[in-house]
Amino acid sequence: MGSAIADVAARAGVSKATASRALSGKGYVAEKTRMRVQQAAKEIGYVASPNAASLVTGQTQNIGVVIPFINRWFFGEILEGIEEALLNRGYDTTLYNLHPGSSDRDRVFDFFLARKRFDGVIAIGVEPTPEEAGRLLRLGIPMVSVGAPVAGIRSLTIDDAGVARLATEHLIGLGHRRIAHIGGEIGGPDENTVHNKRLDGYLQAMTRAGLEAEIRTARTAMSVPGGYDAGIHAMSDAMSRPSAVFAACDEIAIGVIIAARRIGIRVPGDLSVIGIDGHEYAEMFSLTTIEQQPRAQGLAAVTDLLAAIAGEPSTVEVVEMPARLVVRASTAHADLGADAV
Amino acid sequence: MGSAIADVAARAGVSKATASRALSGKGYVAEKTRMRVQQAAKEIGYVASPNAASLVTGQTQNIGVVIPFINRWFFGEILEGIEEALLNRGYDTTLYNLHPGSSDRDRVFDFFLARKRFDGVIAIGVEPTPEEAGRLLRLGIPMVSVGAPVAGIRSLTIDDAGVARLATEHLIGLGHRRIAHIGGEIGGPDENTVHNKRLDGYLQAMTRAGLEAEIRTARTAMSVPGGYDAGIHAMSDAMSRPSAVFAACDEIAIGVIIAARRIGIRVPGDLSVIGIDGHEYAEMFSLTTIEQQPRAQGLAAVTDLLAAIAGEPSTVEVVEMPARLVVRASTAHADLGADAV
DNA sequence: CGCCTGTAGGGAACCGGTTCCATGCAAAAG
DNA sequence: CTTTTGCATGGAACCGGTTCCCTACAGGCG
Repeated sequence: MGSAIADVAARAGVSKATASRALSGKGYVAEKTRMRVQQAAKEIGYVASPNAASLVTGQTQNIGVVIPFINRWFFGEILEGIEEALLNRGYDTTLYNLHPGSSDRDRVFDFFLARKRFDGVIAIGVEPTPEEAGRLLRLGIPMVSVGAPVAGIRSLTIDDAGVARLATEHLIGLGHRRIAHIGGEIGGPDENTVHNKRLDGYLQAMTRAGLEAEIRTARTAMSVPGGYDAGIHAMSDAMSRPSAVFAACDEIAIGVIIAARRIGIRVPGDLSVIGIDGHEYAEMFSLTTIEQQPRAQGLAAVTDLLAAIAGEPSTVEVVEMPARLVVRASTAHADLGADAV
Repeated sequence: MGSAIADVAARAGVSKATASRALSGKGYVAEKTRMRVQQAAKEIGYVASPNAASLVTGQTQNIGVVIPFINRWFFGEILEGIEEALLNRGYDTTLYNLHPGSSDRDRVFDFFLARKRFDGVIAIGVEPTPEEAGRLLRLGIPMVSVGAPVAGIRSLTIDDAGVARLATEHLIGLGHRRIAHIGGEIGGPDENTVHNKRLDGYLQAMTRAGLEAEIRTARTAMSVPGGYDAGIHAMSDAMSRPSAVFAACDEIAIGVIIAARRIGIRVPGDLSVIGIDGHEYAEMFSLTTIEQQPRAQGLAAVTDLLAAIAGEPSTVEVVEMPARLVVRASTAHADLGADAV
């Protein structure tokens, strides 16, 4: 417990300075001396205090991660990717679960993040405000954001509007004309969220094709039960039923499929469904989706952040991550007979 | 950025000692002086260094959390519960995602946890060995385990064997005689895992009722796709098809239900399914299950750990958390005609 | 009026490492 | 044989707070 490096030094018969050099591997130390010090350290069960080291080096080997949800597939996957990458590089991952609209937001940014505990910060799906970002950057703490691009800080993103357009166009290309969009709850129409961008992409595609938009909201947010409820609701009236659904994320899409099966509506016979994400259940539900790689995004965020910490100037501010259409059996050509108005 | 407490003190015209007392609120400081110091701190944007404080107080306000999965409902839920409880109490949550059988295990316990960075450690579903636990306890780092009880450290658990027995008996009570158990992959038969305990409970119930056990393993582990695959497999042969399934967790149960629907087997008409956990999707799938409260378990783990950190001696080593049977529509009386051998 | 007590505040040691600088010494270079 | 160079090590300052101990003063009490 109370074993400090001075104890190790005393036991090995050297000075603190030499003991430190021997254990850290920096500077000149004779091979014999190094062995002796390491032996002494092992004997008394010496464990270094990272706090003491941080104090003088200014490096904490600790990264703060801010994330709105842990228990949603996409976010959980990113988080696993980040943690794994950081652990491999000898960094700790300190977690802040900041629900959207949480009153803790100020507290987390002011009190928890703006201390000298972190070498850097990764914000996922949080879209920091300029003030929040500025506060950290002024303290010399680099930050990387994953999600909608934020001005002034390095952002990893997918082209959400483009991807939503692509998904909608896939349905249009299959001959669908009544295409509903089911998304999660929206804060405000002007907010810079992934959510609004996907809605925009849908609207663009519909407008271009001269089709009328039909927007539904899953009140219970971007989850499978949320999609289920919205799906039941959207399909309850046989007259006004769409022939296809573009879901803002795969959880909603899966919820819609489950709802459809429950009601006895065949997918894709009566209803085509497409989502976004590439959820782990997508294959099981034969879900057509736009697949992105959250794990890889987490890894990329770590790589970029550590580069920034190392002082490498970043060239591009917004990095676009890959996403691709994966066609499975939840989408099919519109049955023109059933689709007639 | 380099604003230390000495700068604050200078600006307020007091000593470091007084500045420290004014900011921390400990010791005697005149009200006027306190205001002046706080004002000075605000003006130069002073942020305290927790590392420096930790160095002298020995407290880090940081808890290490070891968890095998992030992206499984039960674990994600516990983690959210822990993070929330810790944040409310001013603690940081540092995360280690230690996959079962990972080669990082030693590295995490030796290098990452056994430093002076943590006031305490929570291990979830990891079942630390006596050596791993001893190493930390010897360093004076309290530990709480959630999952199968571990000798020597405070453990939060549910009666896994009892709960499995209860679930199996529920099916037996409905008249089922061919009851299959679908669980995840097992490391070794003697390992002290939640998994093995649930298997034991099933076997006890079956033996007592004089029924023959039928054990299936979801090779792809305790996940919905794993349950789906195992379900497809278990139901493919109409002759050998069980009339009920006891799944080791709700993810598997849900996978089995999805598989059944796919094949055209009615639940609960042709097949009764029961799980364990109380998954967020359980209601959507009308799943009968034994519900536990992972969020509350996370909170309890935090409460207990902080009590141990505060030096309160713990009376009970193993704490049993509540779990209760919730009957929904995935289980029904056995159709005796179809069940006849 | 002297003494005790409670409140304010300063000086300095200390937590446990890292690192700058100086010193010593042996081998290589001149 | 002297001078330079390179390796090895020790002493001490330092990172940024907290806390112990000591002094000082004002008011209450005997």
